[in-house]
Amino acid sequence: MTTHADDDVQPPAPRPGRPRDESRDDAILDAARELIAERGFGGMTMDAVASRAGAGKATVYRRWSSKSELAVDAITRGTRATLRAEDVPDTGTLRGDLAALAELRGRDKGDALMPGLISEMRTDADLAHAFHERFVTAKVDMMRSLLERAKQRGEIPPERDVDLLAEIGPALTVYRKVVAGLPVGPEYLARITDEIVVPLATAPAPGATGSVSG
Amino acid sequence: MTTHADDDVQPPAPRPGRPRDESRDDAILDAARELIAERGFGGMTMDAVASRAGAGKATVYRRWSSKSELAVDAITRGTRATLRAEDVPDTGTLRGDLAALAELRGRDKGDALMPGLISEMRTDADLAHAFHERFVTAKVDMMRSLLERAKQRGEIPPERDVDLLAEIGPALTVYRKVVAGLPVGPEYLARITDEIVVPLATAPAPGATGSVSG
DNA sequence: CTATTGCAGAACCGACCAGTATCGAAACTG
DNA sequence: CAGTTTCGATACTGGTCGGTTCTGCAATAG
Repeated sequence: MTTHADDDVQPPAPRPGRPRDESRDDAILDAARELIAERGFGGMTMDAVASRAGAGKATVYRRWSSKSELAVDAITRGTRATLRAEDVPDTGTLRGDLAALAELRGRDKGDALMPGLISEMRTDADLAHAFHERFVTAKVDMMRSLLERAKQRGEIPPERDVDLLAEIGPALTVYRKVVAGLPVGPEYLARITDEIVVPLATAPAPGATGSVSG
Repeated sequence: MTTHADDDVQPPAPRPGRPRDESRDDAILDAARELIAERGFGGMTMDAVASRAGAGKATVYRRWSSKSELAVDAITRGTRATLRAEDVPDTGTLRGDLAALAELRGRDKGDALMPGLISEMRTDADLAHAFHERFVTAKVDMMRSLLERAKQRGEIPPERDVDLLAEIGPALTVYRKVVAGLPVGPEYLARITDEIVVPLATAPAPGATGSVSG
């Protein structure tokens, strides 16, 4: 939990003593993210975080009271953690929007955090929540937004349910990267778009043409 | 070389001393699987395995020389580790075959091992290989076999590439179970079949009928 | 100046774990 | 019977890690 009582800026420092060097926060969070990506949650030892950040352990524990809280913050406050649907330019077609999203996602290194965190979700509820927010909700909601945008345009039949469609992209890319351990390149993303998502989303409504059910 | 003609069953025991109780193997492997599913690879301590199996640690280490080897065997020799395409009855339709597969998969508890192993693949090559074999190759190959079967039937256009299609089912179910932490019920599997795989696989070839793309 | 707070580094503690050794008993061979 | 191997159980070793505390120095307030 974070006390967001005073989210506004503290001008200089109304207290005596040496003021906190706020730049240490980013150094520590970056080190934590790097270590989670490289060695997983277990390999992110507090000593390693402090060492890589060029900080002392006391400095780390003065700002985060436990390893778990640091990890949660490292996930939540990730550099490109919050990519919103408004950040994806409206290209006029679903296919174009998905290509634009792929372009933006290509620069995102956040997915590398996933493998090291999945096993810890079992026992750490806060971590599980942060993980779910960043790696499930954010991804699926993004896809759903683009699909809804296409529905507004008329590319997608209005009665079509896009919830399941919105899961396909995240599921395929995460499965390939995290589970299969294979790279996800632009060609793969293009195939997901052109061979799966766009055809399914924009297919004419069943019942209009012929009998499909079984 | 010695006589390697007796690779077959050793009738009783040609050696002196107390014979090994082969039933301990299964008890130990079961305990290892349970612990990986419940607490992950890190929580599968050798003490816990021995204790749950009702065995001594010496018994465990007499059969597996390290924790890693035990884990690899626990994955590989899983109860329902090897479900083959021939085990899925040929129902005459792709949709029926996928329903039959869903029925068989419903009794499989092996997927619960995945979360606890993903992070260890980074550092343990043998474990990574066993994991990939069981949770990627086996699943995707199964799907590809059923799709090829449907292609033989004529349900799927012969020129259609089924490789990407074969990844959709495994990716969606694993993403939902392992990453999103949501249950995968029969309805969800049916939706994957009816709304995604079957429509994509059996759609008429583009260019055959008329203009479909936009 | 003194008091206070933050800093990096390092020592320390208690818990946990992989792997080894040992023990007394059991099950087998000869 | 003796000898050998397995059994479950327990203790031990060496290492690692989360978390705490201490040291000596730097930066700020009054």
